[in-house]
Amino acid sequence: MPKEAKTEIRVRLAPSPTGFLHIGTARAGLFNYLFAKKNKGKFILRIEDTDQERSKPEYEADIIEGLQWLGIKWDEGPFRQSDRPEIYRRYLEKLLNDGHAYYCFCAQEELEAMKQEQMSRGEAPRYNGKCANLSNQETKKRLADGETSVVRFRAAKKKISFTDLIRGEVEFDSSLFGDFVIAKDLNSPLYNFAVIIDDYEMRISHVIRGEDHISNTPKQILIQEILGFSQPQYAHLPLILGPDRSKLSKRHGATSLLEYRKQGYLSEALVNFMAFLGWNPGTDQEIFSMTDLIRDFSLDKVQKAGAIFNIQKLDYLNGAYIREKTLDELLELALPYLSRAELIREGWPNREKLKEILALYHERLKKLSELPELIGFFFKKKLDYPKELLIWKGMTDQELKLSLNTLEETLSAVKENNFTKGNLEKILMKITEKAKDRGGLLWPLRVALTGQKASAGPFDVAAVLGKEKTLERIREAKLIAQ
RNA sequence: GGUCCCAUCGUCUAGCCUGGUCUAGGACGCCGGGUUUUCAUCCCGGCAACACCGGUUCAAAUCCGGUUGGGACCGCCA
Repeated sequence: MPKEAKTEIRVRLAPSPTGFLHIGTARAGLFNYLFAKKNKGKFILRIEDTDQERSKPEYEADIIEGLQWLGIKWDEGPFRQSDRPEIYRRYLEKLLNDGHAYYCFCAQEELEAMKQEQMSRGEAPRYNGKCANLSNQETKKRLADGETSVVRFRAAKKKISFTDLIRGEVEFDSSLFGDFVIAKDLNSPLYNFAVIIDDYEMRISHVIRGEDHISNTPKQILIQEILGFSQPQYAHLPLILGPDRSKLSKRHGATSLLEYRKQGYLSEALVNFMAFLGWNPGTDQEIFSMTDLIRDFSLDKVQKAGAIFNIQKLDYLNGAYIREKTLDELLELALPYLSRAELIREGWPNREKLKEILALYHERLKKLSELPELIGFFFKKKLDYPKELLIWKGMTDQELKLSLNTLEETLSAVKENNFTKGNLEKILMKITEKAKDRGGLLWPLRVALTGQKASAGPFDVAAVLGKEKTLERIREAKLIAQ
């Protein structure tokens, strides 16, 4: 394959490790990854940790683990901005020397007051240029005196427009934001500056990011132009919204991706779900594997409007993906949740037994975290439920006792190795034939065995439980029915 | 407040670019029914939307303008 550096597709995800992997960041990562894979390009992971105060290693670890869990693999990186200070410094000095940037000594309170005043006048808040024309001499002196300062970019006043792959032409007027800060000092670059240097140095061809960055774009383009960098293609993704239609944030509940894993969601479900937040294939297909997504992904199928994070659809997808798992896969998936709930103890149940149990709940399951509650009764020594639960529609106490006695007698007569679902069903259904309503026999059996009103079928449960435990529970039910 | 972005069922969306095939399609949810001892699965059916006003046109969900509504950003955060 001939190498064409000019047309090479290179995209990146540039999260800042100032919090756990956010669902919005994860989706941006997904879209970048899909775009890269679809177009045989490269996906780069860059950690934007210029904010030394807020960046934490554990957040970086969380981001990396989250992406890995989803199956989003990067071709290069992770690069860390904190590892590249000399690169930013070099460009910063160049900007300063060429007069495209200058030191600003204004105090923050002063700036804040200015902003308030401008806003109260109905103007766009922007720097007034107080330090824009300080002489070299004065700047040097104040720097030498140790006065606190920042580096501002001298923003040309002009109209800046760019073509957004999702939104079309977008135009801004730079005079509305004025000269902005690009570094705290030579060694501390700020986002709008560092991002431009890195995207250039890493030869990024397409910047695919959240719409919240759209108004940063003109600032970045200004720097790009002064430095003579070529402009990447931009694509601003619609935001993921909470139920109140505002940008999804902590107050809407879990926004940390790994939190969903903890809650028992499968990564396949999350990937499928996130892809459909702002994108669709244009067909009726709803279930998409990563491979399907790579095959069908296209930026021009991306929505312009924000999308509400609808957990019900995620639940549905999760259930669908759980049902697609084999029993062995389900067991592996379930194990952490079972041991966390301390349901697995020495010996019982073993893997085979667990698989039998899981089989009964395979298609009833929406989230893995529901498992302990659903199947906990298998593991308990003694079930705890009110007598009323044993009673089937309008049944008298007499009838209930009769049913339980019949169950005990009938099941006692079944040989241990005949205690299978099929057999039990055959035997008990035969008895219910005489009754007008088979619930009269089967309902008390269900409750006796599970202690629940919604459960897997009683023949299934009895077979898994085995003869001894089954009879034990029926006798227990008789005591409760007293 | 300023700038920018956006606008089809409750939600995710198809259709819009290239007007007629749209009495607007699918999915989730919801409601009803079937299967069933319960729940779930599965199957069948139903409710439900082109924000508004004007213009262009024989014809507008689709093109244009405005209004309204929503959102994002306006940091020495990213």
